[in-house]
Amino acid sequence: MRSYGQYCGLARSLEVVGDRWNLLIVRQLLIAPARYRDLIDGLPGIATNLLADRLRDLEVSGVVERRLTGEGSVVEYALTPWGAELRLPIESLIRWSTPLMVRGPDDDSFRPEWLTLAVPALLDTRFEARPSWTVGLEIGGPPFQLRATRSGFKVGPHDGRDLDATVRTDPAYILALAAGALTLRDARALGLVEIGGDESVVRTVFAP
Amino acid sequence: MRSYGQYCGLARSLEVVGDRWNLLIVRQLLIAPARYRDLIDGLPGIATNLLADRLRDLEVSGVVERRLTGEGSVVEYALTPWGAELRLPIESLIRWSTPLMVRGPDDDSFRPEWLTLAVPALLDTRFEARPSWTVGLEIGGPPFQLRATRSGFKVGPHDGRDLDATVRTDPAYILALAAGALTLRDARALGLVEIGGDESVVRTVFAP
DNA sequence: CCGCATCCTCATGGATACTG
DNA sequence: CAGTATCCATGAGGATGCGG
Repeated sequence: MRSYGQYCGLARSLEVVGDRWNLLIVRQLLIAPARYRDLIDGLPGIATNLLADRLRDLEVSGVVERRLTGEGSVVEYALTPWGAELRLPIESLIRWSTPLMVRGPDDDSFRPEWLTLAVPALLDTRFEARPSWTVGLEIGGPPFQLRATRSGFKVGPHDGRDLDATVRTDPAYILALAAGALTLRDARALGLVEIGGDESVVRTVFAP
Repeated sequence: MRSYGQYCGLARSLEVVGDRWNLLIVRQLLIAPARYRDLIDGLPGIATNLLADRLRDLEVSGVVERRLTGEGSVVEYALTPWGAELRLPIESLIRWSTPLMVRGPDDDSFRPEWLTLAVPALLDTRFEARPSWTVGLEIGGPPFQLRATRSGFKVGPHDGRDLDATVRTDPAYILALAAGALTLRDARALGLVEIGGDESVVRTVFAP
């Protein structure tokens, strides 16, 4: 897939799994590791060259791994740990699809194994809540604010309300901090971030 | 997008939002409703004809609505309620993208407004748990079982373990039940489902 | 058979120019 | 500003070939 050239998690995800058939291949491998022929069977409509291409792409990008299983040279495809984490976005899309599914199968093909993903996805829909504060974010443009409420986090332009603290840093670092890929302690030690106001609130956010 | 011809929630979702640029357009509209020019600016790299095409597609499929805002004929694009529910799968993909983001922006373009989605998505990652039982599913092929544990639901081939109850029905109905689009009471009144064993367990699943 | 690679045709995407 | 029209490049899909 041609790159979007955008420093955005969604765009970069789609560069890996956004190509036609890719997520459906992942779906099959979430159900179970499979051989080439199993995938052809579980993906009615796919062309053989496309399946081969996509498996190569997904292997290169670290989503799929090709294994030689058992005796002889029996090739089997499976998800890497990172690839298996696509279960969550896929379940989420399955939940979103409900209005598209209730009209029934029409002439579409159907494999009961697909329910292995769909039913848990539809049942598993409850989330948790959190405390409440507002932090200012300065990442090189107009000031933003990060608010935590019971129903989740929200980022938007600073609306003038009192800030419990402020954080000044770069886009890559704030994402790494939010993802836990970078600790607040390390970021400060390396001078990657400046903190103002109530530092304990910032720790609540980025060092839970 | 050409149809996949599969009665699978993921496949049907992708027929609506799987085309190149579609989810990025939704991303922009999740940040805020926008005019055509705003979208061009927020989607660096998109061609004008593609944006026009995609907006039409998304409008037809009920994801986007075109509004005439304020005075004069100022066209504005916004998400429908269903379209706005794409926030969850998008946030999920953003979380998945973390390994792709920590290397930094390289030469990619960047808009701070994108953080409006990314930061809450990365912070909001905790889920809830549930009781524990096993139900058999007969939906027209080999028997399946649905297990609930503390960490979530799981569907797989029946492994011979004791079932608390069994449910016999069609694919479309089990999905509608799991999604809450059909109540257990209605399904039974209409003869769409047969229940065996401990009926109260089935109610726990499909009528919570 | 299985696991692909090649070839061919046609639909789609991308860049740019253009118009109401 | 808000899109269309045009033209070319790329990619999808189907058929088929071919070595192990």
